[in-house]
Amino acid sequence: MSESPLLDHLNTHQREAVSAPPGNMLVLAGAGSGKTRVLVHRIAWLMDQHQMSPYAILSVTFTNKASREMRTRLEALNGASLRHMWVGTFHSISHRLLRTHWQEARLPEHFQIIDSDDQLRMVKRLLKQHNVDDERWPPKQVQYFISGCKEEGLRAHQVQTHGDAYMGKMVEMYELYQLACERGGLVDFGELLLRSLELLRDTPPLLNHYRERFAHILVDEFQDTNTLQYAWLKLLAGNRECMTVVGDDDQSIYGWRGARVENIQRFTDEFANTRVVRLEQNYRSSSAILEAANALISNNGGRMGKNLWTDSGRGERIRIYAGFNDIDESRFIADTIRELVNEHGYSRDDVAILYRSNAQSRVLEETLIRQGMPYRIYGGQRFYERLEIKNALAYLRLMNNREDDAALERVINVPARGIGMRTVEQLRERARYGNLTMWQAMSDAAADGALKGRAATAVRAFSDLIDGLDNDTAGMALHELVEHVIHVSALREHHAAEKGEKGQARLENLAELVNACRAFSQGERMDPNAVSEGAEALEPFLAEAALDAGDHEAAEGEECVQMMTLHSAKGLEFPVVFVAGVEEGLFPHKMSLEEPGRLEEERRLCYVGVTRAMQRLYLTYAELRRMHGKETFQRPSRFLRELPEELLEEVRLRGQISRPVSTQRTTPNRRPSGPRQEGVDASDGMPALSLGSMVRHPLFGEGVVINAEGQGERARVQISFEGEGDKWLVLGFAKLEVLS
DNA sequence: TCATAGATTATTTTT
DNA sequence: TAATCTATGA
Repeated sequence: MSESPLLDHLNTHQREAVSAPPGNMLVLAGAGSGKTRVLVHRIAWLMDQHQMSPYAILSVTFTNKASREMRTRLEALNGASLRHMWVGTFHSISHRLLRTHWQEARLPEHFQIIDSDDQLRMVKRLLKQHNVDDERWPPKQVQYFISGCKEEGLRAHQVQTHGDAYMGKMVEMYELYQLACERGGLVDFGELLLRSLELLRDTPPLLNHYRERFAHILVDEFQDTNTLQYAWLKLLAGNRECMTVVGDDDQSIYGWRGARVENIQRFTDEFANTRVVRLEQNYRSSSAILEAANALISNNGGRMGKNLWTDSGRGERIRIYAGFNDIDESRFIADTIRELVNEHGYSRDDVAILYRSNAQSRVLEETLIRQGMPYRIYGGQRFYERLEIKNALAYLRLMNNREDDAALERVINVPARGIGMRTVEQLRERARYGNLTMWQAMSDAAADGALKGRAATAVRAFSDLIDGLDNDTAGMALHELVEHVIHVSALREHHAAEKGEKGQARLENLAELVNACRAFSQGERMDPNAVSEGAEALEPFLAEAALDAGDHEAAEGEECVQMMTLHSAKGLEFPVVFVAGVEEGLFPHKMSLEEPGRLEEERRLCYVGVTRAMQRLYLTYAELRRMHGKETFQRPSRFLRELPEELLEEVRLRGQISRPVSTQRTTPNRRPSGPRQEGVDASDGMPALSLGSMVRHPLFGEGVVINAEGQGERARVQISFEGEGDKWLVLGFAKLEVLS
């Protein structure tokens, strides 16, 4: 094989991975080791050196973002047309198979994808309908059970109940749920995969076709595959040696969602002649950061083994800051960011604040707002999951497929049109008896006059509305169609009538939906192959809305500090990273402390966090944190102790700040409020405190005020407690009783 | 049918 | 604390 420019600028191991013969290969790619680069170059190599056509390549990722990036980078590298290459998520590829072979898959032609929210609603309805005790079988649990089974590749009849009543009911619900889905032509996320697996498994000609077609299959983030995805890949591969999988067992953080890290090990066992290539050279972080990451992760057992190294310099030490409470922690972060921006030439969007749980973002946000520091939060509610958007989509879904019960239930009385619980219940009853969909039940009821008076009129009006929308929009462009639906269904009015800023935001989102449709018609879509026009575009659009939550909310406006959970930070990198709340019980989270496996996953999460940082890393924690309304003492996380001390530097801000502040200014003698009573909220007014005052704290006991700084609610006092030592407390927070 | 008060509960999240 | 769900009443 001749030398190729494709191998330029790659290191030895990357080169090995890219240019290996097209057999089975596992690339263990450490954080920041150029994983995507290798994947993209590998594909180009296969096309270039092994004459594989784009048509013969299947590239699977987990997120739409990853697959979009893959396609973009491939196009940049290759230039050739990739129109016929299948690059997509497990779900989008399964979806494509099912759409193409809907008959063999025994699906209705216009089946619709439901998301987990729709799924939960369906489960809730079923539980109610069948009088299941939702204390014993909480809807969430049932949903989790169903998804879990599907992820394991199990149909209801395959689940072992062992005669257990609890399990028995679960399986029964699974069966009923599945039936309801079949009736309405609904397919949930798990079903997409399971159904496409069954389709291939049970239709040998199809399987052979795709096996012949896909000469090579590439999988990204292999450590995140679940049992079903693994089986799916294995089926498609057959006995051939045609897989390149890339992953990092140390970055497996989705075990709680069914991902099986073991699949990495299993791959080397079950796929013949697997070549293992390790990418250990890191191009992202300073060596201090890497060493810390390595030390941390070495506390986990059963690893595939990998040690990241870099030839970049030692860099800054990792800074640890112990805030006396969560507010102080956030203030340290904000102050430090300001300093980094003003004095060290960083831009705000070089900086990320990562945290374990979303609840932590609030305090951070408040502080950033107060300090006038722009920020942007990643994650949270996605575009296509917003209430108003889901409502609009439900109308569209119903137009596309009247049997879509999930959609019908959602909008039958939104906006309110006089079809109340009572009427809906009646229709459900009827649907259940006749094994009908709600729509069928509705027309039957209308036909035989089962509904009386107002209810009958309202139901008729609803079904006319949907039929009318369908008729009126024939031939319209997608965005006109959606515009029409939003208008005629009165959704716009409905949301406009909502009070507060909310209504305004919802209207904007609806307008944005119309824009999204316009963009979609013009070819901006995940799957550039399937081009369709006018109302023909509706179904593909609905599919995309269901499969891509649409988190294109980045990259406009001013420079922002980025805030996100550790989970959503995976795959990203930032020159400066703060990890906040590095405390026992929070990180590692207390829910994960029981099982050792979960603790190790927390550690991997920490590893992911640490390895996001390129130049500077700050780990912060608070000694006292307000959680669920009450203050809790926190211990620094065990993960901090697992970092080599020589790489750390503890930041001591307290002394520096308190000294130059005049105690005179904040001595609260001059404040209007009188002596503080026990139980009075500190925000009502300042307690009358001065240096030397005796106070009592509910947890620390009695102490003497020895220092003070700041003003108003944010004023802090340093108190020397008997036995507890000196503490800084925020007057707005601490429940202090003034004794003298 | 809607509104409001009390109860409940509080990881992580793609698709 | 705060958000969300449930139950109850007008």
